[in-house]
Amino acid sequence: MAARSPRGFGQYSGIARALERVGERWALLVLRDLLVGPRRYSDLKAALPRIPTNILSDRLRELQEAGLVRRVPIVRGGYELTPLGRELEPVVLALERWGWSVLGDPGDAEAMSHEALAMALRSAFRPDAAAALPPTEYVLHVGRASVAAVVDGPVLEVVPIGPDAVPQPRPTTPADAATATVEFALAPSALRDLVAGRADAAGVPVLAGDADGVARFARTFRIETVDPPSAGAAGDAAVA
Amino acid sequence: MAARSPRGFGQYSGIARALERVGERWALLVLRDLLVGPRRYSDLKAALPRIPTNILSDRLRELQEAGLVRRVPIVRGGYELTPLGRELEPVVLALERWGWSVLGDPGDAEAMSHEALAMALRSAFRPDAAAALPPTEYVLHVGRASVAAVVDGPVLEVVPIGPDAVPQPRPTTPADAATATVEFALAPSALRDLVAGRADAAGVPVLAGDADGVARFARTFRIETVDPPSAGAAGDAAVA
DNA sequence: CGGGATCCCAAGCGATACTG
DNA sequence: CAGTATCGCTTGGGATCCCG
Repeated sequence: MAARSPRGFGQYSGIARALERVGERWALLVLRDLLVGPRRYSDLKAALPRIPTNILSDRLRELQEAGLVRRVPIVRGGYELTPLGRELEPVVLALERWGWSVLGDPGDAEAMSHEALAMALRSAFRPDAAAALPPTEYVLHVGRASVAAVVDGPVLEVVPIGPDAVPQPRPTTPADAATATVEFALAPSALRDLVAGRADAAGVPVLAGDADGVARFARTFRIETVDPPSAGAAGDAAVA
Repeated sequence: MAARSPRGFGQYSGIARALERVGERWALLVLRDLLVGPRRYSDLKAALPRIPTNILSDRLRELQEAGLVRRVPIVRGGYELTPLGRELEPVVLALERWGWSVLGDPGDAEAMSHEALAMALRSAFRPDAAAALPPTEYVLHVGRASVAAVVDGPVLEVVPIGPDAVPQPRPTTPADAATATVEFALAPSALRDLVAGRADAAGVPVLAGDADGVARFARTFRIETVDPPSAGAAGDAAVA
């Protein structure tokens, strides 16, 4: 169908087909947000402040035509992933993990949305490490975004909290009795250093719960990063 | 650096950063080809017939500035991945796997390059299944592309063969004595059906080697696909 | 001859204004 | 609130041309 179209890549290949569906600008960011849960048009726009409204509209239509997204019947302006769309989670997680190697520091007008934070935690989650630790609910505040990450054995559930965020079924086990809770706040770059293993858990102010819950967090959520070449070789490496 | 640039996404997020580096059109296809091995400019252009030469040139420069690609010192026009670039393999494999759910049939002018075939096999490889099978060298001919896939326990090595393909170190173990060889040819869509588990290994003509080597191949290389929704709901789903 | 750079046109993107 | 319409600008596509 989209085989020989002018915008196709003219190649019979899985990646080429995938990029024909989700390779356009903003598409994977919209899909990432929908991976966190169903969202309304205005939610998506709020989570992606710089997306032009016509582009959001175009992408949602294209993703529906491609069978990755469908409308939520009852909610006006509501969208959710189809099973095919949900299968993109490994792609999004892989991109998220790789991106941490080139994250740098937040720019002036750059913020972290609830959804970005939620998917970052999902991509950093280490089931093996978590299985050896007691069940814990981590409540994180990063910039203006807050999420609750409930870890029970090798299972993680992340729920955005706060005034925004579409109503969503609360985590399956509201409080497993034995579930400890730790709450703390970090700057975005501090979260990066903690998850990348470049900073220690000490120095993170704990708002509530066990003080070494942050160390447990750092063992549970970890992304292995690679240092980019330090602009030594060829190329001028845009220093600005 | 590329934080608040006009083309950035204005979000502090791993995926956003990743897409700022490799989200432009053609970039991930170039990277896929370089994941197979070092390539010269003309190799890349031959493997991606529809890429305009200026775009290939632009992408290679951008990828160098981003530290994902560097020039091969000796070879004129040679390019290879940096360690950071090689870390994109999980992304490419995840996209490749997902793409098989929407592969469809090859369009009129669509071909499969050596590199596309090689990465398809890498993405479909099942180390667990392979470990239980005897070491085997599969020689595949799909369309005009040919590769040798050497499987030894849970380890796979894929090497493009034929008149093209940059000289590359031959697979580590040229012939492990006990390594069986199977050679067969398929149409692109037949490979898709075989790897997706929609076709049986019977009916594939074996050119050389054990006749049920194809069945072994089908157990070793497998991609789980999801059926796209059948254009029943909303959207017109481009039928052409 | 292989490895790119330049040109022009079409299509996609971004910002804003506007409508059901 | 959930989009559509419009317009100027940026990118990509295709052919050609230049350089070592």
